[in-house]
Amino acid sequence: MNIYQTYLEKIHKVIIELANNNKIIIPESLAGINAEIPPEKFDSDISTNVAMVLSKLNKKSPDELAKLISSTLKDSDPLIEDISVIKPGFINIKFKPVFWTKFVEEIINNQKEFGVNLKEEKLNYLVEFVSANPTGPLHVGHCRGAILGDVISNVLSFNNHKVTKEYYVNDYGNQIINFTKSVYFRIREIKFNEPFPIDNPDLYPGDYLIDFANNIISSNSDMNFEKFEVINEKLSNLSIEQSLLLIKSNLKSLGINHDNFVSEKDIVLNKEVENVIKFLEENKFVYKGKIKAPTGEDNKNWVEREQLLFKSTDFGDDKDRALQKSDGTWTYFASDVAYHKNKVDRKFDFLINILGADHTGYVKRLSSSVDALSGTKNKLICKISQLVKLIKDNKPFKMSKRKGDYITVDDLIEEVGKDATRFIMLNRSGDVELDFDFDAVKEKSKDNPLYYVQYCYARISSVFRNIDKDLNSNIKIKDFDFEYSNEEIKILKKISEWPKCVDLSCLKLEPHRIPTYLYDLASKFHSYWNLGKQNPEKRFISNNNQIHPDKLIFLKVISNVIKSGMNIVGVDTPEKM
RNA sequence: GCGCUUGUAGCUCAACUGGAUAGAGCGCCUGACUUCGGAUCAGGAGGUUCUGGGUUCGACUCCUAGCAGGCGCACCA
Repeated sequence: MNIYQTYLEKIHKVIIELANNNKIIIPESLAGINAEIPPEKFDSDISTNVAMVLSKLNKKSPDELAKLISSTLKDSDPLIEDISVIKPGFINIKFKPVFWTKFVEEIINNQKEFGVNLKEEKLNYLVEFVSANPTGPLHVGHCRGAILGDVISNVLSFNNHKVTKEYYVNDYGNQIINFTKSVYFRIREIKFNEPFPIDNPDLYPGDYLIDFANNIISSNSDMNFEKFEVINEKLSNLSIEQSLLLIKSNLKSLGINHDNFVSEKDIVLNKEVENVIKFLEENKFVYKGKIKAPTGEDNKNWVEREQLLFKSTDFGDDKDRALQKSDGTWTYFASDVAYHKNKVDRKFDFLINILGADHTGYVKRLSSSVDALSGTKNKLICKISQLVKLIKDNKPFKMSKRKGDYITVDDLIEEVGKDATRFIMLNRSGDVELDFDFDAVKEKSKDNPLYYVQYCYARISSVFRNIDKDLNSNIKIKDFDFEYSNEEIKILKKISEWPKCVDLSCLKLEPHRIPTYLYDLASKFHSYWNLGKQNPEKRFISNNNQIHPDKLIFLKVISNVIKSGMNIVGVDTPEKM
């Protein structure tokens, strides 16, 4: 039940009718016309710009058109109390209180669907996120993208789309060789007392490798660790397995669950890279050429080589990109193209990639490749998750990857908890750097938006508890003449925005709108709740422990929306705090 | 040098794919409640939306030229 959509349709109907009667002229597309939430100061429920949009075409003032349209609209709808026309030409609609009673009735009868856009075409999305190298645990840097991807997936599936969540495992290439060697040296350290070559910059120094080594030793007692060349491949698999176990447990503690883990190694071994190159050659998307050194940089060591290049410039990239190294092996990009061919072949409507800020330069070549592979534009949407600045004791907190002393997801969750991490990481638009202040996140007060919203839910629960009712029990409307007060309608208006919030979050893939919305709703609720402190009549429960059923339903509606929203964000809504 | 991205109150950020007098929180200054449940609420001060042009009924939003920060720029994945 999206009242803005409903009224937009009514407005369309009215102007089409007026046009049929030759009262006005309307354009072919009605796209610019909207039905929106008016600013609070106007004491109005829905506003539309229709008169201003039509003004030019009709060569009439917006005012004149607005009067015509609004009087027609009002005549057709008994729930409208008043329509006013305001300055530049906005039409503001104000409903009778009974509108809101009906509104509440409608959404309580279709609880599960409220917020879901049932009219929208159901699409099939693939969301790829995290995809961190399987060389160690997830750290804070991975966290934001992980949560962003997860919540984008949640909101899309809430809005009735089909979503597959995927993790691409880069279990192939040089990094994996170095990683395997690192594990090998840790094993030798344990078994043969040889010191780990800590000064070798190619190796992974982190202590977690000691655990990996111990696990591998104890579960492979028949293995001989004397010669690396002999066990290389097996050890590589075992090490990756260790990493993935750890990564999956990290994801689990963040509340994240991928549907697929796709292995780069499998893609390579299945000859998908060769196949995709063949495909690109057949379609003339590749050629042998040279890449020029970037200008303005110190490029003394730059060597121009002829190599196989993908014509990404045909698709808007600023350079063509290398598919083959000089030694004849494929580049990382080549296998990534193969992976994306694999995605394209699985027939999704949209592919979404959540990338870290350090991959911004990678976006164009990826989307170029997907354009080429699918023959469709804008099939791949890349969302960048910007850096997180960690702050502790009012000071920035630096991690050093080289030393291996970075804050892991486990550290983070242990210190601040899953819910606070998710809520705060999401509280800002993904393309803005985020300050993650440990002290503020741990704070249990209104300074912490998570608790502020949860407290709202807990307060509602307490009302139900106090009258011995269950939040999940079925409540029926009894009094259809009941009218909500202005303060309550204020909250109901916010409730009516929920479907709009969901739609926008999906459309723009911006889930930060949800915490923002929930905070706002909670704020209005707290404000209302406090009225009861001074004025006992404004309390939900009367002196003789009674509550009007419509007020109970009112509370139920609010708690439902908070619950839905918090579910999408992936955090709990405790009934007691 | 090129590409992407960000620039909004002292600070951290919103602003519904172009709408109305640009909104919250923190901090600061007043006040309410001493709890239906301890995390709550009301009010005040605070703005040239980085700058200059343009597009139009209307611009934080779009275009353009700059300025400033961030990220990236071989065959590392």
